Amino acid sequence: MQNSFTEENYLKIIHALSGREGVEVSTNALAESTATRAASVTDMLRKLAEKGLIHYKKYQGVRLTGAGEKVAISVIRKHRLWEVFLVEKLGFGWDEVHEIAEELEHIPSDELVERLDAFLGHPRFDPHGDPIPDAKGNLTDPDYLILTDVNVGEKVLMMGVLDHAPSFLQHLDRSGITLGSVLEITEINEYDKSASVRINGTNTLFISLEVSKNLLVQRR
Amino acid sequence: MQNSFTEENYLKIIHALSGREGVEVSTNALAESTATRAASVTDMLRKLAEKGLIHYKKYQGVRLTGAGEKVAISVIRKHRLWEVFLVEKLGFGWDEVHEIAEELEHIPSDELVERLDAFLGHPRFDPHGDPIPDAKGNLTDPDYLILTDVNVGEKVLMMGVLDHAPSFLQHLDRSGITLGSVLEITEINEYDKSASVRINGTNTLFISLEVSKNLLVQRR
DNA sequence: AAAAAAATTTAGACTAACCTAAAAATATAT
DNA sequence: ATATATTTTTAGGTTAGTCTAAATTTTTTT
Repeated sequence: MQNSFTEENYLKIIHALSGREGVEVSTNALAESTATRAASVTDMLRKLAEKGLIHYKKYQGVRLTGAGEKVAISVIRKHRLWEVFLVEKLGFGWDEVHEIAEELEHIPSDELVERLDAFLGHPRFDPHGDPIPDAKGNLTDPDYLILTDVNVGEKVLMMGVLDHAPSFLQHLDRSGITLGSVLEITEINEYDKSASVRINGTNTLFISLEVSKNLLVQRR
Repeated sequence: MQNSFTEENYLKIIHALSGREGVEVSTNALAESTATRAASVTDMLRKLAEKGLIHYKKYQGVRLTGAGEKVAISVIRKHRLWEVFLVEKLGFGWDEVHEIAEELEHIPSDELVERLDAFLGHPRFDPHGDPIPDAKGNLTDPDYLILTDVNVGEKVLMMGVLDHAPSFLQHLDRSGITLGSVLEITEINEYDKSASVRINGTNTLFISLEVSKNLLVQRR
């Protein structure tokens, strides 16, 4: 049978929280992320376990099964493809698309997803630099660095963000940092780890540790 | 406050069933169209009346209020714009888009609808020839004829369909009848009212009364 | 105009997804 | 290792939208 909007959201969030290594996710963490109470999460976990979508033992946390991961990745694929559509075709800003994609990601129809993918030219990354799983559900995480791991003097390419909050993305817009920008760390302040960064070899600006922590980059 | 998916569907269906003159819609008709039971409809009508979206007096049938009509037309606008998107941009057939648009029509965000409209070039009609309400909610029904009202010898333009069933649309595809085709009635069979129709001045085919009844056309 | 039929509403129940409060299990601190 | 704190689960309840069966109202027929 079909999975509900809510079930899909739980699976997506479990996927996000269990990270690359597939660690167990706690009930409280899920309550936080779903904006519900722990008791509600417990109810849903029993249900998802019965459907064979998660591994769940009382008090032991939760992990996706193969079937659950398949659903989660399909939702992520749809979310990211719709984000590309909203930005590339409809002209939304990268800070405006998350909420709308949260709705669109639950529209069923494999045909729709595959045609959308083709219409968009089979994009590999969404507007925030997150990789788009392919139709078979292969999601290969590019191994980006966080800007805090880059040394003074190094030049890196801006490839993505960890924080997707509109306020953060708007801050990057105002700073002139976009996907593909070349960033060169010219100085790191010992005291607060803030940095001076030259962007595309031209203007230099200060960025706080808070910002550095949320920028994904790649050595060239 | 917001209207639910289900509430929007009731309003859309009341709109469709009450026709141009805004006649009262019966509980049973709504039960039929929503694929629920009359008792469920009654519950929903009480709720919609409380929200000021319908005029409802027990046993008297139901009519949209101004507010209700606004919601219904907004849903119709979204449905038809998404259908244009699916056909024009994603290459779906006109027989394949109804179900998907039934889902997409409930995605909220005025910004999304207006950008989609612009992206599509402000289309006036959907792939079935139905008029698309404008952003202000103006829905002007073009006064099309039904093919049964056309006489032998007349040439008309095929402008739309009344039946949206995939099987009917596929039948038209196989017959080579598309929006914009020029139809000339060359003969009407007295016995069963079936007709011979020349399409675009070339090939002629027989169409049954059942088909004629569902073709919307315009004199030129 | 009374009886019969049809349509509609009410009454009472169910499921999904949520809640609060209390109980139980696990983890942490002394 | 016991006491305390935290996390998680259970118990019991709520709302939206649905259901069936019974009661009521309206319509149709005789």
